[in-house]
Parts: sequence; structure tokens; C-alpha cells
Amino acid sequence: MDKSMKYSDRQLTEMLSSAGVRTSLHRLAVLSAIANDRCHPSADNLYRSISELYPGVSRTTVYNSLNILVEAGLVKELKLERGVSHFDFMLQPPHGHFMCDHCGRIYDMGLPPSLADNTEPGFRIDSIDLNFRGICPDCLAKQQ
Amino acid sequence: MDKSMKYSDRQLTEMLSSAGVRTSLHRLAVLSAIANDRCHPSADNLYRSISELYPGVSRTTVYNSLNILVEAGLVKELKLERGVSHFDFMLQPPHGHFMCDHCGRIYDMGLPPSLADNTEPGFRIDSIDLNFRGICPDCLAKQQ
DNA sequence: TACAAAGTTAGGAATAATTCCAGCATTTTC
DNA sequence: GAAAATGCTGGAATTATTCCTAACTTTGTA
Repeated sequence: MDKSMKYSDRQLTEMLSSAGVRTSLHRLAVLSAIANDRCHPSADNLYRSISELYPGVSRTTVYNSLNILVEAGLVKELKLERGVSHFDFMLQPPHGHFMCDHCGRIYDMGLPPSLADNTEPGFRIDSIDLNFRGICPDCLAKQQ
Repeated sequence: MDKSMKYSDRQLTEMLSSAGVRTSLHRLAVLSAIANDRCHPSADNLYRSISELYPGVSRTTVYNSLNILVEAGLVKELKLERGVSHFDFMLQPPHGHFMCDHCGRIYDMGLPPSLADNTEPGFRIDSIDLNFRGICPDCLAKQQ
């Protein structure tokens, strides 16, 4: 999936309904923001950008939408920082994340194959989070 | 490292000072609670158990201690739930975690070897978090 | 032993992220 | 087109965490 490719509202609406979620203006806007600006926004980031498109939208609406989208499996919640959740679109192949301790940017990272095979037997694994922290190439270069 | 093995205050004090952290009564109590009750307590869990030993201790003291211990690398902060941090002792070999969506218990999980080798080049990786969610064997058995 | 400096703590106030609630608005279904 | 279901708002509430300031302790030094 090319990063520059955008999802149309039509496509996103399709995804919503096949996930059993009713479409609404704001909900679609939240999903579109996550799907098309692939910068792993926080809830507050999303509230701000939705607010620009639809002034007067309520924070609660954004949070509600996010919870519904996560619940429906269309969006993944990333717990990388204490107290703040970031959100990522679910459609692409499973992947981990890297957060730069210097600039705070979040990068996608490949997932080693067969991660789930390495787990103790007897557990039902529903989801895997693999998160790295450190310094990104950009910041490493600037530090010199 | 056997789970039933307890760390003495003497050992923990040694660890603190070799990590460059001054020992204090409350700080030692926080570290001891994390090191010896290996149940991955939350900050609030810790505040409650420290309170029993030392009534009147301030929440801030517990939070301060935790931040200092994490900073010093003696304790690892786990971000498994939105809004709540759990804490784990650092001494044992690196490992991942599993949180049961039913009972909320947190289990240690082996880390597949060479996780860090799978990352994109150019990043400086300082820490790796591998977290699983799902249903634990206990709860699976009870569900039948 | 005394003193200054540095570090630690208490406790209440402040902040930040998130959720709850109640009433109104919109959409769906029949 | 009416009833039922769902969605939205905005303010209040909740929860986890941090900030702030004054008091207290410990440490290093003379």
C-alpha cells in the first residue's frame, strides 16, 4: 500500500459499513484523517484537524468515533506515551512502531515473522504490539 | 531468576546506589514492592501498598520515586492500558508482556531472539516493548 | 559539632486526557 | 410519515499525573 495513495470517502464508507458501523459525517472525517494523513495522530491532534473542517465539533464526538473505530477493528490504538493514545489505520499489513525520543515522530516498522509462535502455549493472543523507542535517523544526523 | 526469590533491602540498596540513586525509606519501599511482588503493579497499586507500610505517604512521593527508578533504569514502565502505567522490575532478562482482556492480569512472555535485528537500518533503538493482549489460560478454562 | 548545600517529602492545587450524562437532532426502518 | 434507534453537543465529572512551596533530612565539609 503506497503511502501517497489516498482513500476516497466512498472507499472509507464502504469499509465502515462492511465493519458494521454506521457512517456519519464526523465519523467519516475521523477515519479519513487517520487513513490519509499517516502520521499516527493523537486524539487531540484529530480533534484539532476535524475542528478545522467542521468547526464546533465536540471533543466527545471525536473520542466516541475513535472508540467505535477501534472497537470495529478499523483503527488501532497505539500506547506509546504515558497518558496519550495515538491512532493508526488498520488496513496495511501488521507492523510495529518506532517513536523518536527526540522529535516525537512515529515511524512504522516491519514486524518479524512468526512473532505469535514464540508465545507460551495456552494463551489466546488477540493482538500484538511491538514498539521501539530511540533516536530516528533524522535526529541522529542533526546531532552531529 | 526464580520468581519466589525475594530481594533483600540490602541488595536493593546496593542496586540503587550503583545506579547512582540515593536511597530513601520510601524509595526503597517502592523498589522493593516492584521487585518482590512481581505482579506488574500500577502507580496506584503501589501507592496503596506503600501506604499500608508507611501511612501518610504522599502520592507525589510514590510518583517521584517511580520516575526516578525508571530514569535510573531499575524499573520499566509498561504502557498496556490507556491512561494507566504499570511497572516491572528490570533485572531479569528482557521479556514481553501479555495482558488478559478478561481478568486484567499481566503475564511475562519470552522475547523472540533477534528482535532488534529486524528493524530498519539507521535508527538507534534504545528500548523494545512487546505486548500481547488476549485471554489467559485461566480465563479460557473458566469460559467453558 | 555545626553549618550550608543538596536532596526529599507532604499536601493541596493544577493540568491533561478522557468519559459521563441529559437533552436535542438526525437517520433508519417499517 | 411516525416510531425507534442512533448520533451529537457541551458542560460537568473522573482519573492519572504533575506542579508548587514550605518543611524536613541527609551529606559534605570545616
